[in-house]
Amino acid sequence: MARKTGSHSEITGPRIRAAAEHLFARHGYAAVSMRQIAAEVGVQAGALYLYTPDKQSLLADLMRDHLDGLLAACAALPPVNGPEARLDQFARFHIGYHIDRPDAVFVAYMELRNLEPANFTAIEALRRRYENTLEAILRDGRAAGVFAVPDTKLATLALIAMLTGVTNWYREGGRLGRAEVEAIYAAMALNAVGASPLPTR
Amino acid sequence: MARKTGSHSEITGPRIRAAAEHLFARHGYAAVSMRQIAAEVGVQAGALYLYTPDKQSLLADLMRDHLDGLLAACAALPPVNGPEARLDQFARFHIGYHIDRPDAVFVAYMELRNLEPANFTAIEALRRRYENTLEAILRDGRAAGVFAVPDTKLATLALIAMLTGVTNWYREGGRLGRAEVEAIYAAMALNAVGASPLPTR
DNA sequence: GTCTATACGCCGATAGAC
DNA sequence: GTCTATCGGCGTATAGAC
Repeated sequence: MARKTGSHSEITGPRIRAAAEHLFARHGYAAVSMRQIAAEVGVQAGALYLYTPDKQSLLADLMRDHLDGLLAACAALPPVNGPEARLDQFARFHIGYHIDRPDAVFVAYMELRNLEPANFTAIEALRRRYENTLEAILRDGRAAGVFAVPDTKLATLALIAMLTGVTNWYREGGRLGRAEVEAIYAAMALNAVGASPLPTR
Repeated sequence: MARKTGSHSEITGPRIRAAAEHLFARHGYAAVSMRQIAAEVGVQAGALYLYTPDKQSLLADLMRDHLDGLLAACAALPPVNGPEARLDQFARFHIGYHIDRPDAVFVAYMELRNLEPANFTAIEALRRRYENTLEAILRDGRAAGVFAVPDTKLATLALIAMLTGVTNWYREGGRLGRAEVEAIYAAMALNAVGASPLPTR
């Protein structure tokens, strides 16, 4: 027990990242000062620079880690057969993953314009890779004749915008439960591309 | 001709608002300084305060004017018969209106968190009124048995998110024309709520 | 109506004590 | 590993000359 006041290296780093994510999501990157982040963690501003070279890296790392996690989780989905089942799975996954990480999602979608060019390019590439996994599903579905989409790129962006919008209103313990929300959005996504809805799971 | 350097009252005000809207959209409210806005207009920073009491009012006024215009334009749509036609009309209107004002839309959707509480409440009420016009269409359609939506509130938010997403990628002179984009989105919206698509106009 | 000058505070980041 | 103290700069907003 009773420990010296110093040496909290293993926990301070993550706490700084968590505080930054929370404050960036709530007030925006530009509106949050390093002093505010430090205060939230309970250290002085100078101590932050033991864990990040500067404020910009803090933002870029948060966004990169979020997108890396998203891509990894998406790649780890169990294989399913047929475009309809794949779109259903993707929609439910997207909703669930985003519902669980509202702050990270908010930062990753809203702070792109505050990234320096090099960081922007890198983050944008990750986002594009994620979109491409959805577009591949839509292309396969169209080729198989089960989706009716005039333009797969447009449909991809429309679906992602619709699904991501869940983070604007969903609150834990609200009127609609998580599984319900996933099911409704998945059904709307399938309908939107002209697929026959899947039987309820 | 040859006019004194002063007295540009009628044009400086709108130019300040236009510059602020553009810069806020591009870099975010918190990241833009009054000095930058003044520089864009070609006046000194102090002169801005002849046209706005402070920076916060500049933001709130931009957002309020945008939403007022949106509501007025929406209310002025010609009447059409039947939920499907009304949803089709709403979707095309929403896409078109948003495509024409990308900066205003961006600011109105992204800078809510930078509004002081009183301004936030007022702006949020306008946004809610707009959403309600869509929800009324969905409720009527469900009552008439032509839309299949488990929850009209959720469907409203999902559709608005999908439609508004167009501003993230649409560019004048791009691969897809404006009418094409409107038609595709409107068809996706109708599909999403389980309506039979309208015959192509 | 616009300018210049300025008040006053907070910003990100660093240096050096402990 | 954290703190205190500090640097130079830029932020919003105002005062007063023209």
